[in-house]
Amino acid sequence: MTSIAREDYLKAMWKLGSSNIGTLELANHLKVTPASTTKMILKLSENGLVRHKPYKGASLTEIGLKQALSVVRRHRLLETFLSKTLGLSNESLHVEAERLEHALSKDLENSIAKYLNNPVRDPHGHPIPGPNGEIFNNEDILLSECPISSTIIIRQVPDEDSEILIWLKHNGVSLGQKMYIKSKNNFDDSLVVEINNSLIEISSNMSKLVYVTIE
Amino acid sequence: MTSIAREDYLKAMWKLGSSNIGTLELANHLKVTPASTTKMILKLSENGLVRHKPYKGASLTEIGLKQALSVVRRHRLLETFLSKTLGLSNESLHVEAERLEHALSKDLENSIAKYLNNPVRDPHGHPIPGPNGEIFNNEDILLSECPISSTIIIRQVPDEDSEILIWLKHNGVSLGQKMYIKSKNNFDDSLVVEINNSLIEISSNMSKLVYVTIE
DNA sequence: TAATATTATTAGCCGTGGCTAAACTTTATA
DNA sequence: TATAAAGTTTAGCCACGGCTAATAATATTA
Ligand SMILES: [Mn+2]
Ligand SMILES: [Mn+2]
Ligand SMILES: [Mn+2]
Ligand SMILES: [Mn+2]
Repeated sequence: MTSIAREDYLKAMWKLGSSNIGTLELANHLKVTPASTTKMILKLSENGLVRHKPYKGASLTEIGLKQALSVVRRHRLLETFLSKTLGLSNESLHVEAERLEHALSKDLENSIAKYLNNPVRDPHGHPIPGPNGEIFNNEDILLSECPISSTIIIRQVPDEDSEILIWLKHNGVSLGQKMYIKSKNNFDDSLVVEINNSLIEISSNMSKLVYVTIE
Repeated sequence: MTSIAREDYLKAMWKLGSSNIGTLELANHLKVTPASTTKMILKLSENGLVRHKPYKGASLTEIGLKQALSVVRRHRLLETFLSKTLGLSNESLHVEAERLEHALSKDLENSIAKYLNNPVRDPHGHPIPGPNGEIFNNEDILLSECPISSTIIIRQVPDEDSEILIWLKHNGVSLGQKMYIKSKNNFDDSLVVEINNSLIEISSNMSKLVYVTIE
């Protein structure tokens, strides 16, 4: 019934948002052809995990959403576990969790959660869904949405692209770090921020991947 | 090229011994039909991992053996890791490792090995093959082969059957435990052994699953 | 040694999850 | 608004790893 491929599709759909997910969009995310994606969407649709309006888009049903969140929970618990025990770098966690997430039994998931004291954030600051899909209510907002002249604290960094993660780390953008937003360049929406008395420029794309809270 | 199924076949063949492995034997071990097994043997044979004489049996090639040992290494490292970190019971380790073993990258394998200080035994006492398949030279012998009136120390217990493991634990047969072999019943080769001043009977089958050293 | 039982292989089927190429919708553009 | 472009689906192929049923080889035993 469930399989690695299906779990990856459900998780990808969850990441891409709640409704009208395009076939191409999903296909690109999973590095698979649109034809394969349509086929899988139909399969998941038959199984009640996905709603599909031909040529219009797809979205997760309640059941599908729950399964997706279960995969996300396993992924983020694993990242947290590997980080804590082995001290793996933030950049290498994601790729490992991406495979292990499909091999975790409910029992082992529970053991790990208990061992970690039921964490609500993973090493990238991402919320870890609870055993029934509950996500704690965080107030994090996108860095790109912050007003100029605000002092902010970094809360979430992306986990998928290790190059981005390395760049962020190298420039002092890590969880808990305070920053001051100096200005925004209107031509490309890039930000100039001050970290530890040094100025760095954060591109618009980058600022849409980082979540913060305003101090 | 590699896959979960293939890794499980190679590992099973390694477990079943070095030569002339029967199709039925392998099929039973993997809970699969003989027809499926023949098919896979042919596939692995084409790929140079297995030698096959039709109707006579199969065995691992050098390359196949190396890959099998790599799976065994991952399996046993995982058992050790989960035991150490999460404190999982010896009975529950195997089934978890059975799935996770296929999702472990070389990097993660190395990290875990380092974290554990390159252990040479897993929680069941089984030798952990090195990164190139080397198995340390242990002197463990089967309990069933021990002479009467010898004092022995338990070195390895089986990992696949949690019921057996629970029985052994319940009767005080655990790693490092000293026992004295009192007698052997000739009619069924069962042993009577003394552990901590109490006598227990160990069946012939059971005594072929436990490795010991003579003190 | 001939019949029988056991073991192994082959043939052919199925579901899964990829792919390409072609057809079809929808959206954008001239 | 007709045409082109972009996005989506369908059709049909493939490898994988299961399965059953039929056949073939080997081992046992009468
Ligand atoms: Mn995955
Ligand atoms: Mn993460
Ligand atoms: Mn396995
Ligand atoms: Mn073991």
